[in-house]
Amino acid sequence: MPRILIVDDEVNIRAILRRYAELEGHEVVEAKDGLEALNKVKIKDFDIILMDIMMPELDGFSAYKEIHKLKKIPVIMLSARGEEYDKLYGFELGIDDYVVKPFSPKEVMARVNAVIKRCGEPKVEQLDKASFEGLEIDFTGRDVLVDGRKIKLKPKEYELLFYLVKNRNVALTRDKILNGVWGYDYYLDDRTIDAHIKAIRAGIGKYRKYIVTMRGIGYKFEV
Amino acid sequence: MPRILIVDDEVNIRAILRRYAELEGHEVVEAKDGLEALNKVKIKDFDIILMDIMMPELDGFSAYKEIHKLKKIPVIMLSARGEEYDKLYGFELGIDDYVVKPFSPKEVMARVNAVIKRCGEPKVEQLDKASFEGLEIDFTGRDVLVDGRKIKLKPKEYELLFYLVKNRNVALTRDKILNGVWGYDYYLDDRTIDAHIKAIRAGIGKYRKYIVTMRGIGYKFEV
DNA sequence: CAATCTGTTCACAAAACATTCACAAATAGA
DNA sequence: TCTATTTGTGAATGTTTTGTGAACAGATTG
Repeated sequence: MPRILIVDDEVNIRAILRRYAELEGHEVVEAKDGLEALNKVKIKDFDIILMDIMMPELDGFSAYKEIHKLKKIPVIMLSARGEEYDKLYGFELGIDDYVVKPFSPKEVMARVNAVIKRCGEPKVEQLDKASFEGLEIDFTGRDVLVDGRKIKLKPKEYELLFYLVKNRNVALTRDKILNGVWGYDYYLDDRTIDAHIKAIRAGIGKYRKYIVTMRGIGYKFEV
Repeated sequence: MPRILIVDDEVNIRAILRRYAELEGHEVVEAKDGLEALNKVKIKDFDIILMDIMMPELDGFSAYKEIHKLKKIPVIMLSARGEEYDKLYGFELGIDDYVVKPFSPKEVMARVNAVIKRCGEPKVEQLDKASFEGLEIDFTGRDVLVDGRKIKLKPKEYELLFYLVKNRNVALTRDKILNGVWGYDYYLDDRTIDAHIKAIRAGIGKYRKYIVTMRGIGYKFEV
């Protein structure tokens, strides 16, 4: 039976998640903040942690770092939309998934199950940097260099580019891109993604060749 | 075409949702309360139900319980603000998603589509790659390599080839191919499939030998 | 509080595509 | 071999998808 640690300061959220998790047959332990989570991790093993970002005592990011020093447990982050959002991409590259509030519990559980199932499979990408010929991407520094020259991209463009690069060689549907970059319950015009792609392509100049259009699907960063 | 049952006592709400759902290409049936919904479910199958909570005759929760005794149809609940979220979760443990009024029809439809998609993915094969001599097929990257050289196929051609490969060594009728690649009850000229097969054969060159014509039946990818 | 910067949308242009058709070629059965 | 039936093929057509610039509103900054 998979053991799951639910970390959130709101008791209602914890209760909701607990109910759904138990319906799936998971064993649930709750913690009301990062500190409590850390202590529970010390004394017990979990298969997965479901953790909010905004919490008193020890926020989700810090808790995540501390926990990962101890044990390599997969983590799904819960975040309110907008809140610290880009940190997810800019700073924390080790989390397994994240869900934007308000979330659908079924969706959360689907992700939990997916993460548990693919335990052992290679993770997303934990590197700080990636480079392709003269195109260098610094995830932590949030820079993109073209032939050694730093270019200026808007926040959403960075995030989109980072997402594509982290998923290089994967044909990404616009839906996946939307989920990955904007959050699962975000809905916008397909043309919006295209517009950002256009800006990125303009920015990276000749290296635009790496961003290929997958007609009828979406895009792919292909090395 | 997905069939959707819209249940709300307000005729205006139903009309709005109907309009959007039909724009998405869904087939819509309306019910003005839970009782009517229950009756409609008895005589017809739906892919998803969109249901208000507060209704005369039979409220959303009770209707949900009754309906789920009959058929396991995904349900998205509509709730007025004030009817607390956790009430939703506290009482009902099976719903797939919920939307708080006043809602944006666009958001509702996005959630409807997400739920339909989630429920319709029993995933046959999870393979990422397959290769036959010098013919390599990368499902995630959506590439086909012939002797290490990437070839360009059009979207439908990829899909058709992927379908054949996933069902390798199975003689597929044109009907099955139609269902598998184009979707349920799609009708088109048999020559269309042949035309795509032709393009694939041209693309994979000497490995065309794997795609064998089953006269009077359809095609087979034979290893 | 104004000026700027961003994200999003829209309408249209451009490109890529799917489908059909008419006919040729192949096949199998009599 | 001859014929009926099925499949292969190339060109023509109409549809769908993507690229793009301008316009807008909301957020952010000074």
